[in-house]
Amino acid sequence: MVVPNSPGELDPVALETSLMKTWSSEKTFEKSIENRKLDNSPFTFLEGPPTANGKPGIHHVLSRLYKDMVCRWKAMEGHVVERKGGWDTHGLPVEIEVQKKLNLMSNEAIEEYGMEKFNQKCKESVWEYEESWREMTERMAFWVDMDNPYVTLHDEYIESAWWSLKQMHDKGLLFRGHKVLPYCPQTGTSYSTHEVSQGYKEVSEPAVFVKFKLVDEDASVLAWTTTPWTLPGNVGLAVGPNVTYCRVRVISEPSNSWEGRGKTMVGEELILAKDLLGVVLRHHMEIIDEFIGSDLVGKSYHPLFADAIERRGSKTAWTIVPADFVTTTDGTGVVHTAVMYGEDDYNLGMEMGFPAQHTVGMDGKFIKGTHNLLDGRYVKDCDSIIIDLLHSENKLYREHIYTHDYPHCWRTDHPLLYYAMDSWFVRMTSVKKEIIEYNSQVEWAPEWTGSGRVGEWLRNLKDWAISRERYWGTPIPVWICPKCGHEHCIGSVEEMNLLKTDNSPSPKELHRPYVDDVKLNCTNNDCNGEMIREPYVMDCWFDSGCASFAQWHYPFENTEKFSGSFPVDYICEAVDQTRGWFYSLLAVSTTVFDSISYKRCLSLGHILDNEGKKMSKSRGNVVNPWDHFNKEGADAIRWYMATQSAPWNPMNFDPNGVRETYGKMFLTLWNVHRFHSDYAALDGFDPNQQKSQISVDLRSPLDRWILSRISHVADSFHDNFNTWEFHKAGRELENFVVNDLSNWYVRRSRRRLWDEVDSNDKRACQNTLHEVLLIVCRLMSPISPFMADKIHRDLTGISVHLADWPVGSKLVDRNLPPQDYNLEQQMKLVRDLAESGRRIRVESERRQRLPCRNGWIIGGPDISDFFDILSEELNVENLIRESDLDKFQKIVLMPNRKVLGSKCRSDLPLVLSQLNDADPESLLLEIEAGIAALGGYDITIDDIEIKRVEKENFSASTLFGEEYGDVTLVLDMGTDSDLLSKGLARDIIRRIQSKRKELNLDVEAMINLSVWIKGLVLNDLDWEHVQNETRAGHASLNEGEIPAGTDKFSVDNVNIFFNTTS
RNA sequence: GGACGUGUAGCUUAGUCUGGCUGGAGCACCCGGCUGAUAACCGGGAGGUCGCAAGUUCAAAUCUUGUCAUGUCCA
Repeated sequence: MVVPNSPGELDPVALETSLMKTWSSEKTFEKSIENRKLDNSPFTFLEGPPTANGKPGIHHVLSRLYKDMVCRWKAMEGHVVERKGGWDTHGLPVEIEVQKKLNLMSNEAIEEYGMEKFNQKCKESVWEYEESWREMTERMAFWVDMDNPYVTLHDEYIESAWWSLKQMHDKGLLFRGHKVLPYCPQTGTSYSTHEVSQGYKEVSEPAVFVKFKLVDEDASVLAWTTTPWTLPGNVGLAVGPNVTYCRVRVISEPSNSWEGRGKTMVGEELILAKDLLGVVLRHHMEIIDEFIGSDLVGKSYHPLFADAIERRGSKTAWTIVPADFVTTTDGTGVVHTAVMYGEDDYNLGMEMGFPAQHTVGMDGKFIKGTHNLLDGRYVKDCDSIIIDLLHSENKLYREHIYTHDYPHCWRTDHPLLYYAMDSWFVRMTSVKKEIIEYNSQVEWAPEWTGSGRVGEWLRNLKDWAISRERYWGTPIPVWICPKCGHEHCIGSVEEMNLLKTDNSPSPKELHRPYVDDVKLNCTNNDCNGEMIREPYVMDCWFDSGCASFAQWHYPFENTEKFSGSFPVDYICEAVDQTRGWFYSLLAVSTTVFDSISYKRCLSLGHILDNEGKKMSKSRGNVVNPWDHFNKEGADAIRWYMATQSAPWNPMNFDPNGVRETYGKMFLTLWNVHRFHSDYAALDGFDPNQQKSQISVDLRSPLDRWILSRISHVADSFHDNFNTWEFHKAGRELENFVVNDLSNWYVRRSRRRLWDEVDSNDKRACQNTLHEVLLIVCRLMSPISPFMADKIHRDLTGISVHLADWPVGSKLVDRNLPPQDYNLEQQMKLVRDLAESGRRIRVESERRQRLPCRNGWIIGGPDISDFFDILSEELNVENLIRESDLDKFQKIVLMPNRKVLGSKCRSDLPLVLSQLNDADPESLLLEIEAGIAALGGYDITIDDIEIKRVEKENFSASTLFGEEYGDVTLVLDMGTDSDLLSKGLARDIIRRIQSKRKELNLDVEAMINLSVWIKGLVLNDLDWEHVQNETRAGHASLNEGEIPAGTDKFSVDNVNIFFNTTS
């Protein structure tokens, strides 16, 4: 049944789109999973969920390729590889998109618009590009179940996330604190640092040197800040414990004029870092003491704004404390610390026990009670008031204008405030040891992603701020009782429903604002308060970090499915996910399951343009995958990507490279397939029929050679897959297809199949091509699944994606032909010799079509099995194995003109001519005996150089092969009328064949031929050969008048005229 | 500012871990050949400060340090 049809010209786009239809109607993907269920050995893959609110680009093709490749490979190895799709649907980017669309530039605006409506819009926007994603995914043949994906906005998913947070809560890992973030009071939003980096602007602002008066000493510590509005919030001063400080006394007023506010009296004493004295101070000073920072630690000073912050029992408030981050590169070497308005400040404050109290509200205005001149005013408007106040109280040394880059809100253009936001944290620092251990259990590709990037991140592990003051996201399931302060973390919908008050509605879905309306009866036994939900949503990284269990709605459903697939075998994303998904998965599984969540992780390099620059819309260098899908096809783009560079290296994407891949790999393979199928169809070859089969040991050495080669290539391909070196695997297979299969095996086998008579040799060739093509298809199918499947189906009627991995595995049998190392070595030599022959002919100016009578091979292994092939390649009549190289070589004595010239002077021409006439062999003997003389001069070995050259009518070339030693090929350069006639026949044949091709004649078509030859006689036998080869039914070899319009060519002074008619 | 990558011919790259013969290929280019063999193939040619600099060594593309460019993440 599987006699192949003639496949015809390659149209990659038609081929692929038609296969897509076949796959979908045959359910090939589903079958590739179903048919492995008997062995029940799962290989689990977890899809890193993309957001569908952006168009998929070429970089998504890259990551989906490597996901798909490994899954297909493992499926062929016999594993059950289920691939659930997934969508990441929450998060700030979604909100920002919607805000832009609806022109809602602040939280107030959103709330005015209505949170419910807003979230509805977010939900819709998430699916905006779903269709594009599906199309791209299908077109590139990423097999993943997109009909039953996990979706982070589904109630089931959210419930699982809630459950996991409760696990953390119950382990005491969840706590409330502050996180200092760039915050815009106008819009009421905080920004990720990543977002902020787009909004930096250069600004010039007042900066101040402030005097903090010590309590027990008559001196002030000088500190510097660029944000005067944070001064009311000051609760401490930080010094570098090992930095050298000086205490100086003002001895006279500054000599140059003083600009701006600030004053200091003669006799006042100041303390600051020694390195910065000259930079900071304007007065004449004397140094009265010098000490290191730790000597200052513990000293108290008077608060600048006495009423702004309550002490609340803090022993360290308004004292000097040590901090590692203090430097003397700018400022005074003393860092003003306002706990709520800087990350370092906050961390230091927590460590030192400073009171954590805001002086600024969420509206960006000073809180009532800070100072009567400041209360209720926008902080950025207060710089001058504060400076005036300090000046009038003699707390200001001086002010100056400072120019620096400062982050601004991209929406309102207002400067952002670093502001401590209320936030919920997961105490990652308490599982640091565990998470580092689990990380080391993961097989990272490349290794350094795990040990380097992730390792570095984990060594500096901080607590994970998981809450966001946003609207669209998984609501934090924590309720707090306003009456008693008790907090409760909900772990399931059922639990929430059990605890909710009678008046609370059942939420329509687990999103804001519905969940916000749910109030719980306080779970503190002694309290009858109504608990209110903390108004935050979760960091969307937390969502995706839950994917391994939340995709199954575990633990509420699918317990078996989950336990059978956790930890997952394989994940794959681009390297930017180290701090993103790679981390969040690991963080969640460590805290919830005390386990890794993935065994292997392939982290991919980014895709860059062909100049190594990032692809971006503004640069206009973004590549649209469809440009290639619609031209060279998905196979070519996949193969190109896989073979271009190591998966973890950044890839410079060159559109010409896709074209090249298409031309080399796919056209070549297709033509091999065509070659095989055309003849197989012609001969009715059916590999399944008994009579068609020829066992391998009965086949020709050429067949056994290509079978051995593909077997080696398959093993090596597999090894490279195992070590994640897909690029090496692909390159080697491509090299095999182009060079070994197409360019040698097929080229050398054309004649065998051309033969119209049925023969075992022809059958052997059919069998061999059939087998080799199938192995090639099976190996390449994970990388490029279309053509591999098309050819496989043409040859067997079965999809390659349901076939077994030819190398075998613990689940499927190895199915590769026998390997014969010696045979491969011999063929290597044969091919090298064929190449040498061409080189010899070029050097000796003997055209390729003019045969040589004899060729000799000296040295190397016995390759007589391939003499027929080799004589054809070399175009020699007889090929002979020979051991004596001297037969073909003679010595030539070359004069050393420099030595001889100085010896013989004007007699040199005479000596040279005598040297030329002398018999080199006997002259050399005389020289060696010391009795040589030419033209009356004694000739010694120094006067000449000995060269070995081929004797008359021989040309040679020597190969130095690692495997086979030195092998010399000698060609007989002699000619005679017989050889000339044969050569001429070949030239005539070639011309006529070109003509046939030019005329677009069918291969089988017969022609009428007339030939005139001037200058040489063509033997009858050769003329007959010409007629046969050119399928000339009627042929005449003429003399005399040549009609006009006759084709003409000449070779080696022979003129040939010919006419062909069909 | 820090961490981790990358840098080899006009382009894409092998070689770098483990130092060792003339740094190897493909595309493009030039010359020639071959072909009922395709956008193919073969021979030859031109094209390299192996990002730059210093160090270690008998010997460095390879190891060390610094530096520049580029990318990612973090600050």
